[in-house]
Amino acid sequence: MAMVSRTTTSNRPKGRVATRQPASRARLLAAARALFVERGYHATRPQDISRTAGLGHGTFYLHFADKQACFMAFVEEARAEIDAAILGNAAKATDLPGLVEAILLAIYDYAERHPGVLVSVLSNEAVIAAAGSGNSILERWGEEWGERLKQQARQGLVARGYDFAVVGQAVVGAIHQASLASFERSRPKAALVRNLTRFITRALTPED
Amino acid sequence: MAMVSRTTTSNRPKGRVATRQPASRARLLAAARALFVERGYHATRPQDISRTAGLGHGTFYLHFADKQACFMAFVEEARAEIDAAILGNAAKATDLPGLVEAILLAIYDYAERHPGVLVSVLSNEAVIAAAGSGNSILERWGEEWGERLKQQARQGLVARGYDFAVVGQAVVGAIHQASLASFERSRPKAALVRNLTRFITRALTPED
Amino acid sequence: MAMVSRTTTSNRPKGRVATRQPASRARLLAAARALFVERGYHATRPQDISRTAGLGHGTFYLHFADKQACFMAFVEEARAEIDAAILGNAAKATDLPGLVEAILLAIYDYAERHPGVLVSVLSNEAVIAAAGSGNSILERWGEEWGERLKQQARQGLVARGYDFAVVGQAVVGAIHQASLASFERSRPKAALVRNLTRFITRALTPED
Amino acid sequence: MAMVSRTTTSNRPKGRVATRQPASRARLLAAARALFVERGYHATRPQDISRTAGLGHGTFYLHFADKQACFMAFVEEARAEIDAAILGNAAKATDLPGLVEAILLAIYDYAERHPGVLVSVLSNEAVIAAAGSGNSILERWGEEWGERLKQQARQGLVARGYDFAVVGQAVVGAIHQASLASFERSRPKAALVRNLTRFITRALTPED
DNA sequence: AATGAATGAGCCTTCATTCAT
DNA sequence: TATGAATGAAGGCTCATTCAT
Repeated sequence: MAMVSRTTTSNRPKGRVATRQPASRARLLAAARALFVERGYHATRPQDISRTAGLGHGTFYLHFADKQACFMAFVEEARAEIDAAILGNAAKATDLPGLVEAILLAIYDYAERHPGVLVSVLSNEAVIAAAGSGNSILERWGEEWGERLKQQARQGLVARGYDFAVVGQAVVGAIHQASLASFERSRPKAALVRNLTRFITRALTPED
Repeated sequence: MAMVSRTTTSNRPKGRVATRQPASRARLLAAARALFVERGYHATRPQDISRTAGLGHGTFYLHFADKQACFMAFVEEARAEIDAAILGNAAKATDLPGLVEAILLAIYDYAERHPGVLVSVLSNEAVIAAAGSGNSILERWGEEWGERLKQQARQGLVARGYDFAVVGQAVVGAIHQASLASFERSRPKAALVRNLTRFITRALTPED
Repeated sequence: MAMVSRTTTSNRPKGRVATRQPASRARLLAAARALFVERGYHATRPQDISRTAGLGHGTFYLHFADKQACFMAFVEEARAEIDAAILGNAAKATDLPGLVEAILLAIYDYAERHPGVLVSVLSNEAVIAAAGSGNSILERWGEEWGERLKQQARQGLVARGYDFAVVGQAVVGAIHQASLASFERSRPKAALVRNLTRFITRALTPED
Repeated sequence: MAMVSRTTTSNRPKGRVATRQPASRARLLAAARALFVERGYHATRPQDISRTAGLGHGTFYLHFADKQACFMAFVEEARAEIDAAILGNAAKATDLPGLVEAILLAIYDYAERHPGVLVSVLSNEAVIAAAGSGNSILERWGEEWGERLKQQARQGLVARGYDFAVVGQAVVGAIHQASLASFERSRPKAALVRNLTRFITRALTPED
């Protein structure tokens, strides 16, 4: 008892000595996320982030090398969340149409639960990675799709004869642009999912 | 007298009254194009454009409302060139694979003859049109593809049952991202064309 | 008459078209001089200089690459003034003691007519030229003294056998530090001149 | 026992209760010295000093009022070392040339054994003592030389009739600037010593 | 129509110092 | 005595745009 109360209240041998830091970083990242989503990369100043987080201007640079590094951290965070969401949904699928649909639904579900995040990440990333760095999130997803499809082709679930490095990117590009246009025009999600699923499935289903 | 008439008539398109306004605008636009392609939107200052064009700093604002308007003019110019190139090639095609391939070749041919222009237009556009303006070149192309496909579906050349507003965007997105990734990695163009043509054709070919 | 009035008032074919610039530069330099003397290099911000000159913040960078370049311009201006003053006085001298005294008086006269300038130049220069650049004003003066003495040695007015590259620096160093200490302690100028003249003269007078 | 008593009594002024405060101060000072010499005053942050000393950032302010006080402590330490070196060498000299040479050699010897220290002290001091504080090391040395020469004048070893407050500063100034210029240009030390010795000796030797 | 000097809001970042632990 | 996260004033500089000529 004595030990417990000591440990949890006053002393905290190590648990808190260096502990305000992680909290600060988390608060900064949360503030950054909110502002990047709301205003975009360029319109968000490190100062705004700090103030929103309730911290001093200089504290920002204790946790991020610069504004760009902070944005990258936000991007990475979002990417991890989305990947997790996709993985969760994709596991349940058994056939190709099921897989495509599961992934689309996972993405749109995430986009609804985190409004603006996906758009912010994808559109501001272009601002930063001066054209042609080849490391965008979209391209990484394209590669992942490529890998996934290559494996499914081996199992006969996807047509052979494709260069999946190309096709993976094509699938992600198709999803990206069709979704963006659809959301911007507030079109119903169901039609989007149905058409995209059919489009991708037909392109990839093995002949016969 | 002789001097005056010489000065006012000779090598200027419409040279009517006094000075050479159209020439100035054209020179500014050419300079802007070169600089936007070479350095990107943000790294190009109106001042740089004027000086490159051999004109005074203030002259820029005589011809463009602001920097953004100048960039849009460049985008529009490029778009018109590309559309013309595509239209020329697409006319020759008779079946769907032929059409897709013709269009792809037209685009890549343009990209080779005007290095950097396409990438500059597409990547810098994102910087400007703060997420969600819905007017990007890519989306316009998506709409055009939608129209085209809808017509071909009526003729039985393309599968029915699609919402072509969605599918048009998907096609353009697929082309865009696959091409970008391919070029960044310096992959052979032939494989890109082949895979993309097959991907799109299979997705769109009518059943049976 | 008509021509004269035209030229002096309205048109000014060329005299004024590009003319507000030199005036601005001069005003900035004057303001910089006043502030560098009054507050020192570090305590003077480019902004302060511009405001003191009655100009906008950005105008400063139209005329100077950066703060340091502005300070260098001030240093150079002062150096030219002092060199001119010294040359004027030194010409009258006939023998070595006369020369030394003439130079000392020229320097102290300048220092009185331009209070603080000399001290500011010499002390702030150290701040800028990170130790060991070897281009300080004092060293340039040392070199000039070296040249002067070498010539006088050839004429038999100064002792031979010296390496005047060393001795020139020694003379300037002696003058500099003795003068600085003297002024800081508000000691009478006469004693300073008398002792310094005697010191230098004895060191340099040819034997016999 | 021996160790304990040594630790608690010997080399710490007041070492009483528990921990190693003096050790901390000494480590900070050593770190400061290394960094001031290597990077200069402005480029060295209290934080760097603390970390280099293996101590926490805040500890710095337990031992020094501020950054400037720390630099002064470094200056004082170096001054004491140099004074000791000079005193040791100067004692052996019997005549004026011998004395001057002995002192010069002591200084250059120190400069070689402690590379950068002298230059760092002298050049950074100027940065700190905003023009005209009248307390620089050089001026203190000038005063000491003044005293020394005054005494020697009483003994007939140095010319009378000088105001040694002025001449002391002149001697130090001559040495300082000639040496600095010489080192910067990597000139041979021998010529420097010879010329400086001759210069000062001739200026100060009694007539006849 | 053309000029280019002038503008000043705004940007990102640094660093000496404090203070709760 | 020791710590190091936090602070925020201050810094130098850029650039899209205006306007007197």
